[in-house]
Amino acid sequence: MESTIKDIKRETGLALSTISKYLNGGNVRPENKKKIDDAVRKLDYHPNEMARGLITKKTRTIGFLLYDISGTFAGILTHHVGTLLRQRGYGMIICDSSNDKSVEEQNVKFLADKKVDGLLVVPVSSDDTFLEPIKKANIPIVTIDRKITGTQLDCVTIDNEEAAKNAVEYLIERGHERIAAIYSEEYTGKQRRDGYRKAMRSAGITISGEYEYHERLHSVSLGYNGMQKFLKLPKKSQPTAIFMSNYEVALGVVMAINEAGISCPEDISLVGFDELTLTLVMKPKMTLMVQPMESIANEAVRILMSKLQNENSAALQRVLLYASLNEGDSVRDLRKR
Amino acid sequence: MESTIKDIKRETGLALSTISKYLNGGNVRPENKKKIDDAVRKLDYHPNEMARGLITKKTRTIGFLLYDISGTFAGILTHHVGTLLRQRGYGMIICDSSNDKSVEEQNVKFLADKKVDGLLVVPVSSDDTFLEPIKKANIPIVTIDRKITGTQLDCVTIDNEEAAKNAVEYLIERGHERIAAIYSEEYTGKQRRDGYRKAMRSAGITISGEYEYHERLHSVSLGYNGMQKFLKLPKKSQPTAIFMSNYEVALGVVMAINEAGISCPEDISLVGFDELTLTLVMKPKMTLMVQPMESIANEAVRILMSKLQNENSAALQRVLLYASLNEGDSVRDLRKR
DNA sequence: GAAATAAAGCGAAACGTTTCTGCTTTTAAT
DNA sequence: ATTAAAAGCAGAAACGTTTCGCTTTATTTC
Repeated sequence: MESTIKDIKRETGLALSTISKYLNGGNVRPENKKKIDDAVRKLDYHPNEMARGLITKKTRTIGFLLYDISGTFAGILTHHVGTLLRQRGYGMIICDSSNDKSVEEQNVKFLADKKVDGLLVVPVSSDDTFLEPIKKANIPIVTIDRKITGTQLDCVTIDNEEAAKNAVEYLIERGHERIAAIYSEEYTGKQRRDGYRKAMRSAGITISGEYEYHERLHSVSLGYNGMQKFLKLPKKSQPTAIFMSNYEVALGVVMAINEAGISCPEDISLVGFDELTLTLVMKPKMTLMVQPMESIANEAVRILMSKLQNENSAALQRVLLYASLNEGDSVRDLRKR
Repeated sequence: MESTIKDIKRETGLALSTISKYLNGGNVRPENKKKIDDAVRKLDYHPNEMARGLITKKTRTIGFLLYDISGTFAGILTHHVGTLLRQRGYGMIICDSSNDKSVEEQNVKFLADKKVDGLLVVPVSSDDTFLEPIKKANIPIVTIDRKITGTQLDCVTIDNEEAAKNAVEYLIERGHERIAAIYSEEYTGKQRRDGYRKAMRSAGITISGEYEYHERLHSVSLGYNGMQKFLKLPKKSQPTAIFMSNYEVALGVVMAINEAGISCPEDISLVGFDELTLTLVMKPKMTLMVQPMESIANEAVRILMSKLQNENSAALQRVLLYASLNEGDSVRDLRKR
């Protein structure tokens, strides 16, 4: 049915090895080049990746293991990563762990069985034991967005702590002191919480326990619940500003304040994370720490490709990117007046 | 390095064919069963999928081709589909077409070269010519969410027209006549527009051209822009209710009305589509046509699997699911008062 | 124009499975 | 105990490539 390299052989009269060599970028005589090209076109020949892979031990497939694909950050990241990989001829097998460590563990085994050439991972677990099957097979791994403990892995992250610190300092500079924070207990959530605390501490502001709200995962309801809680505090001790550690959280917060009839920035100032779909059209324009999504995808794919091409490039590559503050109108300057 | 079936042979003293048979579910003597099991465990043997695939001509991989993965609907669908496929031992190669027909065309070729066993597709194009490479290879295809013209394909869709019609009828029943609609020019957008028009027509309400707003793609800004436009109409002729054809559109509309200081349902009634992250926490709870996301994924995977197992099940399977109206508090009953 | 060097071509072996064919052993039935 | 049927087994071929070592052809240099 499908034509094979043997059909090309029959058509051209050349040896298998010659044809194969040319097809893989080798040199052949111009006349043979033409013969092969013509035959390929005529027979609509496509090399069988499996036969090829059997020898080269390469599937030209990358595993993309991520905590959960349904969120907006994950969706956009996946979009970029997938496109970059495809441009390089690599397929991407996605495994979504539903934010569950045991699912994640199974997924690693699954991807190891699928013999992916490399693994990109935005992990659920915070230590590296679950990666054992992939490590044992000596498959390169690059983690994205979240670091994990254990033996050091190549990774691409942003400086979350610094970003959060900058965001909160931006609030402090404008006279805010009663600043609350909403974050998750995931890696990025905790990092951003630390940045928040750091900024507060170095400004000499003590953080009231009431001003921190957290749940296990980043979600719209996390933001919504957190804001609800803050609004229940006595008027006098309500925060004047909220630091929100993620896009979905910001959605929840905005819902809560709209519902309560409170307006931003008059009554409450907001600083968030990630300029994604909704934050692009929101009014007032929100002040945000913007992550360089495309660069994150780019770097991750670049590192992985370098490992794939250069087996010897064993040097650890840990790229740290920075989020930039995108000033909007969601923060009131309390000094003026 | 990796252990092969030959190592199992050496370890057990059995023939390759016997081992292979057992590993593929065949019967062997109990003693041999044990021998093989032990050897597999001891050597940590995992069959080489490529060698296997070379013979069976199966990759145990499904292509998932979709218009764009960054949206919420796509993310959630992908989550479900991926999980179902993985449970059945299938990997899923995702190709995101960036809402671009020519990218989509390339992706089909890419997936054909990857020799996927089946294809699930939420297409950009509205006709089937781009699927040629997959069809030629005789690979089963199931379209999801959007139908395409050309030779009939298996598909899973919801009755968008009916759903939209029901949503708009719900508004009409509550005394609304000045009902506006915001939709995209994509398949689902147009279907839902048709449902809107149908409901209006059969209620004998003529639709003012000013009451329809559309852009090429569903997006937050589509909703935002649409609502902005309606708000610019003279007070007297402003719509009392909006039918929004998609989740992102609803976000945009809500942003626009919040910004304009208009409240729902007092000043404006809203009916939307899809109960996703944000609509889950919004107040007032939005009245929504809810698509059975999990069933959509389930049916699509079920159909595809049936085609894979039963080559002869050539019968066309076109599943039509229904969205259900989930009543919230976003619609004002104009009859009371 | 011959010798030396480089480039291109060739055939066979290999990759790790499954499957086919014919043979042997076990089980069941008489 | 004998026979027939069923089940299990071994060896070999096949799947469609790449790669290795060797031979042939082309190119350069004196």
